[in-house]
Amino acid sequence: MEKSKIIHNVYAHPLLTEEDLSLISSLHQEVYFSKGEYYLSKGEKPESYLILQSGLMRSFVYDYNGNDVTTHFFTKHQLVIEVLSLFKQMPSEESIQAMTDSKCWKIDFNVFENLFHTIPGLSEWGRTWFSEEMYRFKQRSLEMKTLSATDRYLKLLKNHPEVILQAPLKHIATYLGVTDTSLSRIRKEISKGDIPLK
Amino acid sequence: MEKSKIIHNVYAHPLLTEEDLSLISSLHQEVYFSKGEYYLSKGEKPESYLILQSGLMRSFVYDYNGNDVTTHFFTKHQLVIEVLSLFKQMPSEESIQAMTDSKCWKIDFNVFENLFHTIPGLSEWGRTWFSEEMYRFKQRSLEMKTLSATDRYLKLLKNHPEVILQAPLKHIATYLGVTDTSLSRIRKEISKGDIPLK
DNA sequence: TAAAACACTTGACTTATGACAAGAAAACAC
DNA sequence: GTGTTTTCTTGTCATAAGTCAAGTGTTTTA
Repeated sequence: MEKSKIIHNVYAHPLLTEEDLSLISSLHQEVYFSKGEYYLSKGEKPESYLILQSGLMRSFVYDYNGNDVTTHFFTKHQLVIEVLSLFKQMPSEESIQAMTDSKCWKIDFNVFENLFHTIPGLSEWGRTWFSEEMYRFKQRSLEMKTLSATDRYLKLLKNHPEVILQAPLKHIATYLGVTDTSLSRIRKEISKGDIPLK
Repeated sequence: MEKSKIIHNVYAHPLLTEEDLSLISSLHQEVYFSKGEYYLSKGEKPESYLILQSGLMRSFVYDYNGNDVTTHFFTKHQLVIEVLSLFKQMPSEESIQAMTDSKCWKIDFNVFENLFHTIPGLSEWGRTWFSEEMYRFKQRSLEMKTLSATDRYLKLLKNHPEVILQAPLKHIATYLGVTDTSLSRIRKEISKGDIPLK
């Protein structure tokens, strides 16, 4: 899939014209991250965001014991972004790292902001995206409360099997809020067929 | 504290002038909620938001067992708002209820949106507020993972003692992600002095 | 290709938390 | 002001999940 298709896909919005999209597209630059490589490290101020074309990335923080806790998996065609530090221009608490070799399109945030103020459709798109992002956040934090670890795992498996297949168990475990030992046992239970897949 | 002081306080932003604030202020109307009364019920589309002058309110959802789970406590001078359903104009998953008799200032969202597009400072304020809201969300969902139930309780006690004092234990418990039984025991441990208050 | 690092599983044990139920105290409603 | 409901605590017991440690297989890397 070539660049303009990806960009059109990600920025799809009724108010954005073909010309808008071409312009937006032209401002994205190809970047590659190899497995383990960091896009953003804790303490840095991000100056851009990415669109992930292929591969898998994750964001994580360190908890009070110094353990890293995965906060999000970025999958194909998602924005790879740390919203808070980018918008507030403050050092990031989160780090972002490639889990597999990844190909991305990068856009400078200043450049984006200029466009944002000149293309009305883009600010609409941005507002929508941000409110969707908030929605995903609220949903996820609710799930952490209302679903069991097994159900959270099954949900991730159903919605993002690529994460289960490509990410190491320990990162999936912290993402789901359990230890790797527990997750290993959950998998065992599921594979025994005791757990209905709904 | 009279109306304009509250409004000035809540909408404080370098780009908002005295005249802007007077105009904004004039569009807020006094409303009262008595203890237990709903501002928003699950399934409704909100058409406004509130500024809480005095009292305590909470938002909550029902989990898969039908238990209500408190998602947020609204305290003095906070916006009482369900962002997603208000912005996306869809039925709310959350309900919002007064925990004590409360005095609020209400503004119609359409009215706000008109202002939003005509007063540049207000859209800046809105963007900032929303990103702060996101920040609070991320912080909270992180805490749910990285802090123990006891630490989460102590943090709430430190930052919002008024919630601990005014909300019934069962709602505090679901907010913290534990049962009321557990929270009661956590309190007991703390009162024994075994837990350092940091 | 050998050594090291990592990924995953499993066992034994401990601990935290939940479910259920009973009872005291406080708040509320008529 | 009394009866009812709600709130909170506490006990017992069951269960889920964490910790620690060992062992196996698989990548990675020099």
